[in-house]
Order: sequence, then structure tokens, then C-alpha cells
Amino acid sequence: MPTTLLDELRQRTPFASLAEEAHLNLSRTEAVLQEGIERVLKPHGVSATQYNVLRILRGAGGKGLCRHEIRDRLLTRMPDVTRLLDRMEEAGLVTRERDAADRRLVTTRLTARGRKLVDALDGPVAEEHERQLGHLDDKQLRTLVRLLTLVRHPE
Amino acid sequence: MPTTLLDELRQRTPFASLAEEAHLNLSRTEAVLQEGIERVLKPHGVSATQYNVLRILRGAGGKGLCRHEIRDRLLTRMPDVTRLLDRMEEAGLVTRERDAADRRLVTTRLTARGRKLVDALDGPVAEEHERQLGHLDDKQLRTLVRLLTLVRHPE
DNA sequence: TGACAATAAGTGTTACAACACATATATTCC
DNA sequence: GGAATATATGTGTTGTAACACTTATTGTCA
Repeated sequence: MPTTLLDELRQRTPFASLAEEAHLNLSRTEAVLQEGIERVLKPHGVSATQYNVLRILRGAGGKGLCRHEIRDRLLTRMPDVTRLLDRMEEAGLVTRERDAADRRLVTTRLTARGRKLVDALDGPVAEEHERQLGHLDDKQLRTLVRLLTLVRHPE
Repeated sequence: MPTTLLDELRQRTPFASLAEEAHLNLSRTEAVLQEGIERVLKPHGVSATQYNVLRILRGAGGKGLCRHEIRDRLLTRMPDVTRLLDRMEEAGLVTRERDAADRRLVTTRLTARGRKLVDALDGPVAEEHERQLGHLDDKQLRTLVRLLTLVRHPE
């Protein structure tokens, strides 16, 4: 088993604080899960960010969304949505059309191909989630969700 | 409050599964914490990955570590440690020296400046951790750590 | 011992992310 | 109604990450 930064720090002090230990565990766990999802997505030629955009656009339906709505809905800060959408448009996954009423806005919508792709990925992604987290029971998962939500939203 | 991918999915189905909900909460929370840490590091000119390397090398002490040992200890997969260390060497944070016994190996060590920097960052990073996670009590943090560890290491 | 495999590091290239800045359109408010 | 401000998107540039491939050195074993 490889020695990670977690072990490295544990032997040092052991940890500067519980908060630091929690953050490092969070980083490490997220990296492991993220790598699994990207391994699933890669054969389909989309990154995790692109996949998230596909899901966001599917949720928006036929009316589509403009750039800053997509940006705000993304899990991670992404300052260059324009060129992300450029690449997805080039791949035939989305279309963009300037709004007639407010010409500042550009509405992005899923193409049939984009819709088909995101639908096709539902199964494999769900399987990967199950593989990664299925060994925790519902009570543990709910506790995890509750604590993570609490981190982001101090009461 | 902005609508995030979390809300987007919640309204869709609400979630494909508890496992998916957990992973998305994990991604979102990690992104928030990571952004906070990078905001602290940025004025000092190091990225989060570089900071982790500094900590790893400090833990290794004077004997240093070779490239693949550093790579294995990193929290996230990082296929291009060579050029990461190139940049850190150029910044005067580390030195590299080819091992006399096994000339395939290149040993990397902290410079005095690198050591000073990582030491100086301990305080601000700990403060940021406290700011981000201080509203959880020890019991909650320990539960979080336990669950995250369980995700990575199925019993 | 000499061919072959294994290990460690480095390189070339492409794609992506980050940041600062620029452009176009709409809104406000005097 | 026109200047000033706000909003929305696009662009130029730089640095970093990802991937495939190459080189150098060591270990193995017929």
C-alpha cells in the first residue's frame, strides 16, 4: 500500500488539527471518486466538467441556458465556460444561439446527440457510484451527506 | 443563493441514488475548501499541489525523496511530477541531485527557502482550515473522517 | 556475460484552465 | 434621450495537466 500525504502528515505531528485531517481526507477521497468517474467517461470522449454541463442542460430542457447560468450551476468554479462550450459545440453535443430578445445572451441547448450521450451515461455512472460507495449503508451515506452539507452551510 | 448542479439534480429525479448524492456533495464541498486554501497560497506563489510537495519533502527531511516517491505520496494523481519539480527548482524551493548509487534516481530536497516557505504557511493554512471547518465540533469532524476513510477502504 | 525485462526519469505535443482585458448590448437615471 | 453603469459574452496569453513516447540505468537469468 502506497504511503500518501495523509500518512506523511500523520507521522509528522500527527496532524495539525482535526480540521486539517478532515480536509485532507476529503481531498483524497474526492480524488479517488473523481478518477473512477473519469475512467467511466473517458471512452465516451467527455471530461467530468463536460458531463456535468450535459446534465445541467438536460435538466434545463428545450429552453436551454445561457453561459452564466451554466457557470453558476457547475460544481466547481470554471472561469472559461465559453471555450468549454466551444469544444462541446464542435463535438456536436450542444448548439448555441444568440437570444433574440436580449442580444447579450447566448442560449445553449443539448443536441439530440448530446442528449443521447448523457442518457447513455446514466447507467455506467450509477454503476460506478455503486461500486465506489455501495459498501456504505443508507444511514452512513445520509450522515455523510448531512455533514458535508453542514461544512458548506454553517447553521 | 445560486442554483447549483446539486439543486439541478435534486429537482430532476430528485437524485439517481444516495451514492450519487454523496459524491456530488463531496465534489462540491471539496471545491469550496480547495478554493479557500488556494486563496491563502496564491499570494505566496505556490499552487496547492506545490504546497503538498513542500509538505511531503519537509516530512522526508534531509534525505529527500525521488520523483516516484513524491508522486505516490500526493493526494491526487499527477503524471507530470518532473515538470512540477522543474518549476519548483526554478523558484528556488527544491534542489535535485542524481543518486550516486543508483543513477536512475534523482533525489529532491527542500532548500532553506522552501523550508522557510512551508513553515510560514502552516499558520495561515491552519487558520483557513479553522475558518472552513471550525463550526463542526470534534465529534462531527471525527465522524466525517471515519466515513471518508471508510469510503476509500472498504472493510 | 550478454540479451532481455524492469524501473526511473525526461520529452514532445495537445488540450485545458486561469487571468486579465475587450467588446457588445441593455438598463438606469438625471 | 443620452451619458454612465451594469450585464453578458468573447479573446489573447500564459501556465499547467494529460498522454504517449523515449532514454538511461539497473536487475535477471539462460
